[in-house]
Amino acid sequence: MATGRSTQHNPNPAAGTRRSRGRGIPDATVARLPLYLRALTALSERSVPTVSSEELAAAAGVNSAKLRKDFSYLGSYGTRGVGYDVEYLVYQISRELGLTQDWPVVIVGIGNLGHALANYGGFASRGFRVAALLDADPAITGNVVAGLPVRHTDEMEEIVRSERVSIGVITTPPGAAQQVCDRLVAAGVTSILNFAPTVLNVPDGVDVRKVDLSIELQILAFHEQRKAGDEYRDEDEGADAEAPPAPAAAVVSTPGRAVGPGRGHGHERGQEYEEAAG
Amino acid sequence: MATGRSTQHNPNPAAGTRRSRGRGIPDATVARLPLYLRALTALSERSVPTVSSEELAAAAGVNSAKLRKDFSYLGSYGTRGVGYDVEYLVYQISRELGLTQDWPVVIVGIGNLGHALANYGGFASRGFRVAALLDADPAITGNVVAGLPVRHTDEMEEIVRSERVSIGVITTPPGAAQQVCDRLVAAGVTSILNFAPTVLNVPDGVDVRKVDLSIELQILAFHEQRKAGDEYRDEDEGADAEAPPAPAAAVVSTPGRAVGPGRGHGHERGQEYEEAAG
DNA sequence: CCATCTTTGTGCACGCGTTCACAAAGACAT
DNA sequence: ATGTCTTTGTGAACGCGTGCACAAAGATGG
Repeated sequence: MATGRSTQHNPNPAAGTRRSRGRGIPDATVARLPLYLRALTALSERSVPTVSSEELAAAAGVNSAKLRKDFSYLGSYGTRGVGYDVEYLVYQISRELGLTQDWPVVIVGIGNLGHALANYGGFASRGFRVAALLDADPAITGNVVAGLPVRHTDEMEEIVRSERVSIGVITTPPGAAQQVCDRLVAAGVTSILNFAPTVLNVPDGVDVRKVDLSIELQILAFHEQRKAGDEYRDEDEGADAEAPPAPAAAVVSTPGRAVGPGRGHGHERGQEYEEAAG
Repeated sequence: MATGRSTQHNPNPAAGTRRSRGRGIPDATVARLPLYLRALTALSERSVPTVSSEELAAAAGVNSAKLRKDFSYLGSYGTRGVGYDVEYLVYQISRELGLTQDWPVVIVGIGNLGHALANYGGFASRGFRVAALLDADPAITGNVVAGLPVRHTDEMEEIVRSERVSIGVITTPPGAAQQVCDRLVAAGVTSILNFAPTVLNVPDGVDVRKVDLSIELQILAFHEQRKAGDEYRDEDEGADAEAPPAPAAAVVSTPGRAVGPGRGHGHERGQEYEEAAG
């Protein structure tokens, strides 16, 4: 994952000094913190004062040893023989994730998905605020979605700067994604959440996280196929290699435009993936 | 890790017997196959006959050595000195992912997100077919979304069985997710794509992949905060630990899921989505 | 103050995934 | 055929993440 983060992590040797905290928290751990936070928030609402690693781990769906190790990267916030103070941990994790501050976000591409995201309640809470909804289609701009007017992408730079937006969400058709991404980055956005089935190319220092429905489905299909065919498999394996039948579904997505001649064609560079979906 | 991978697979050791080919393809590789497939499909449409690992890797946003190793798990489909045959590879990967067959899918919870997914073009292509849209709200059932009538969840079992649905997509409010999941599994579904911010509990043999928008945003916020505060950091480190201010936005809960690791600085990673408003 | 019990924090080992680096395979030209 | 050049396929090293297992820390009771 890319935790992108421009500079790699420094191995930080200095750690020795008190709170080695904050430095070099493993990416895998960072990815789980929101999970813990959610479970802790639920406990907090039920006014549960403390929780053991075992209980919290169960609630978050992870192994308790892993949870303890994760927390150890934040510092020693637990009390042996007792567990962790819920409120305290909620605060520490929120702070570590940067949720104690306001994060203005712009959503570009107000189609079905953009619409859904704009209405998503999870945005409002936890410091994320939709600063603006943008779309390039004049037929859409002006509409009010989730209480906000959809503005034209021409205003993108202006909005990103004036609202100090550092996080952008791309829900455009694949063909427009790279261009929108470039503009967002040029305007000052340094973190992008991409829902378009496109490999985005960004300069160092910019983080991109991808969300791709079709990839998720394909991964499920793979496992599903394996479950179903585990008994009688091999048969067609031997010769399978030959005669690549014409691709069935051919058509395929690739919804938007063709390859972009404009900017480098290519694609090039870096990215990393994992799964995603389109 | 980017891992992001699904939740828990069982290692299923039995495999050992024959066919080393399709056996034991690493999860990380499986997660990238859809990515390669997408890039290859684009090349195919441009009638490009062959492609080198270097070019394809660039298009998919990965390292060429990784790509070659990934393909090596599928077999030796390349020609040294030349590269890979595009059409052939498209076929092989499609077959490996199980995309050469039909996968009926049900979407449960037709809120904003469910609506968006139902209209998502990516479904139709690549073997995935929306077999039915379900919702528990009588005010919604009966409506026609994306050309399909929304049916009541009472019909879930009946539909899953008659349509032989093995993949279910949950886009319900968090409170209903586990229950819906249980019913889907009981009816025969063995793969679930969960968009609700809830940790789903499923029996062995059932795969669950999670997509969580708020977790993705929180991870981005973490890195964003780090970028911003890299210069003047440590100061508040020492005493920070004190005074846990009351949690601000209490409500809401957000689940999450694991992530893939991935290092590389670059960018990318991802997954996730969000959930519909209740 | 001591004994006992609970739960944290972590050293250590293991396994997966990534990357390097290169021999081998094949295409092509002569 | 032979030589050269390109690109694959992979052995091996490395690093991250996971999970075990346990000593240490602190609570609790007598």
